[in-house]
Formats: sequence, C-alpha cells, structure tokens
Amino acid sequence: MGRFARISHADLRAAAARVAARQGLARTTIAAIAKEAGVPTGSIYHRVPSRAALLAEIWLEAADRYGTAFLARLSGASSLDEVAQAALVTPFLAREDPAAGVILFVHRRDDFLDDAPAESRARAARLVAALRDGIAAAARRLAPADKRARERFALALIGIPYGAVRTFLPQAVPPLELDPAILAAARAALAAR
Amino acid sequence: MGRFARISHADLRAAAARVAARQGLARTTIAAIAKEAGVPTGSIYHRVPSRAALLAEIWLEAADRYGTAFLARLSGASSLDEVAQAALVTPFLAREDPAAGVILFVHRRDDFLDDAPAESRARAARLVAALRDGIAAAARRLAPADKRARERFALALIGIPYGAVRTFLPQAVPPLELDPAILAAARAALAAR
DNA sequence: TATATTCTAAAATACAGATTCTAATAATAC
DNA sequence: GTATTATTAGAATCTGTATTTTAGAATATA
Repeated sequence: MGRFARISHADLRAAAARVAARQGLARTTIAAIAKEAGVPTGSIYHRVPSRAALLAEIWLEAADRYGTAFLARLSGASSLDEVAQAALVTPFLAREDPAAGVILFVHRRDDFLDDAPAESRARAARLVAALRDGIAAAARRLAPADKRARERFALALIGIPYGAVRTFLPQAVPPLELDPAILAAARAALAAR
Repeated sequence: MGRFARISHADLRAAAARVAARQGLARTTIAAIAKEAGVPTGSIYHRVPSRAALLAEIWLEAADRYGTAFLARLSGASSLDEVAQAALVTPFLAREDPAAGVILFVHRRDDFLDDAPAESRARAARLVAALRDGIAAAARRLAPADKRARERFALALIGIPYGAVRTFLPQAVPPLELDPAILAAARAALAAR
C-alpha cells in the first residue's frame, strides 16, 4: 500500500497547535509547522488541503474538547450552585491542555476560521450554537420567567472564566488558587438582578 | 511651506483603527487603510515609518485613553465598593469608543506590538506596568495583609469586565443591563477568600 | 521480481502585500 | 513671477510565504 507516513494527521495538528499556541497565528507559517513536525513543507499538503484548513482543524479540535466537557457539566446541573461549577471547565482545560487553552482563550476564533473552507466554518458554527443552546436551556430550566437570565448565564459561565484565565495563559497556567474567586464571581453574576 | 496635507496623522490613525476594529489585524493592510482614509498607499509613508509602527500607535492611543480613565477611578477609591466601580470603565469605553474597545478587548496586544519599533514597545510596557502598579497599590491600600489580593483585584477589575465585554464587541456594543452583573461579579471576586 | 501506490524531499512558482521611487502638483517665501 | 518645499499619486520593486511540481524512495500486493 505504499510507503509509511512519518507523521500522522493527528501529529500534524498537534505540531500546528503547539506553534500557534507558542508564537501566535501570524507566525504559524507552513515552514514553522513543518519544522515543528520535523517534515519538509511539501509533505504537509499530503495531509491537508491548505494552511487555512489546518488552522480551522486545530481550533475545532480544541473547541470540541472544551464544548463536550462544558456541556456535560452544565446539563447535569440542577441548582445555580451546580451551574456555577461549569465556569471551572475553562481553567481546568487551560491546565490540562495549555496549547488548547491558548488556542481557545488567547486567540480569536475568527483568526482561525476566516479563510477556512465552508465546511469547517459550518462545523464551528454548529459547535458555538450548541454551547449557546446549552446555556439557554440551563437558563430556562433554573431561572424561568427571568428575561435576561441567558445573558447572565453566559457572563458567568463563559465571559468571567475566559477573562480570568486569559491574563495568565500565554506564559503561565492559571493558578489553582484562582478557582474560588472565579466561582464566587460566577455565582454572583448568576444571582445578580 | 508646501502643499496642504489631505489628512492629518490623527486622521490616519483613526482610519487604521476603524479598519482594524472592523476587519481584524490580518486584513488591516496598507491598501485597506489607504482606502479607508481616502489617500493613495504611498502617502501613508509620509506619516508613518511602517505598518507595524502605525498599528502600535493605534493600540497605544486606545490603551492610553483606557488606562487614564481606569487609574483615575481606581486611585480615588477608598472602599472595596468604590474599587469595584473601576470594573465599569471597560464597558464604558467600549460604548463610548467602540473602535478603541475592539482594539483593546477583542484583539491581542501582542498582535499590535510584536513587530513594532522598540520605542513603541517600551511605551506599551510602561503603560501596562502603570496599570499593574495602580492595581497593586489599591490592593495594598484596601486589603493589606492579604497575600493574594493583587491577583483578585486584577481578576475583578480587568479579567471579569474584559471577558464580559468581549462577547458582544465586534458586532454589537455591550448592553447597559450588563453593568450590574459585572459589578456584582467584581465585588464577589474582590471579597472572595 | 514487477508494479502500483503512497510518501519524502526540496526546488520552482505564484502571489499578496509592504515599501520605495519617480513625477506631478500646490502652497509659501522672496 | 520664480524658486523651494511638502505633499499627492500611483507605478515599480522587494519580500515573505503559501502552494505546486518534479524526482526519488519505500512498501505492499500480485
């Protein structure tokens, strides 16, 4: 069946993710990715149709991991206190997989997707919509009759931990001691009038 | 003394800021800026030594405005409740000057500064340090003997409003109804143990 | 062993966008 | 008016980087 590949598709994505996390998107050139992966530039195009498609893939991979964990936490929550716990998925991911954390919480989604093939953009849109829907469902479930609950839930579960984690991320990992403050802030935002 | 200039240096910065806010840094090309400002590309280099220097300038202009307002609020604060008010400088700026808001709260500082001349980078570093120092001073003043106060103050006054505002910014402006939730979250973060 | 296939390897090409250059133009000073 | 100078205007370069191409190497199957 032909010669063995030196690196797998997953290896390539991981290499690209490392470069993007370390150096930013503008410096994530095909040459830099190739160097990180230890293959010549040409080989990359046997795995991936274009740089834009590869960037989209690494964003999708990170976002999928995050979305799955986040929604799992949220869908089981039956009180505001349990809902607030979902805010900790963000610092948790940032610690467990810093490269994914940087991709999701330091860089801009659109910088990964603007030039991506339509199918990748559609997948990303579905992913974002699923998050939105999960939050909206939780808001309806736990704060019915509250018109602005959806907005407050989004602030508590996305905005606050996002802003908290971002201060640390490119250089360091968010310290564990941060979590109680995130939790307190998320609870307050959930309860705010 | 020679022919009148069609646009001033400030006009040029404003045009670049609008393009950057609307389209992102990667699309903020010299051609796009020139078109926005209504001048040919060559004219830009009579105002500014390079694209990188211009990008740095628009970041510095926005950051300076923000830093001044933020530190003014913070330095006068004599209670935790008054400190928390400084968190609202972020949504306020985002509403008053959305282009500056997008530059500061949507894009990454480093994307404006990475290739900038050393002097611009130094100015940016001083600006960031001044913010940091102001927050540290407030933490010392209002929560002495608390070892992690500085971190919590930063979360409350920068991280939380940053994350809150960012959800809305590129397309819309953060709604006024958001402010009470930001304030509540900031107070909670300040008080967290 | 022959052949098709899948990859490596690196050079060649294409292209976008920053920067520089050359003329032309409009204002001021004398 | 004439010389001088700041500026416009846009074409001409230059550069960096994505992509394509060509040749060669390794492996599976028949």
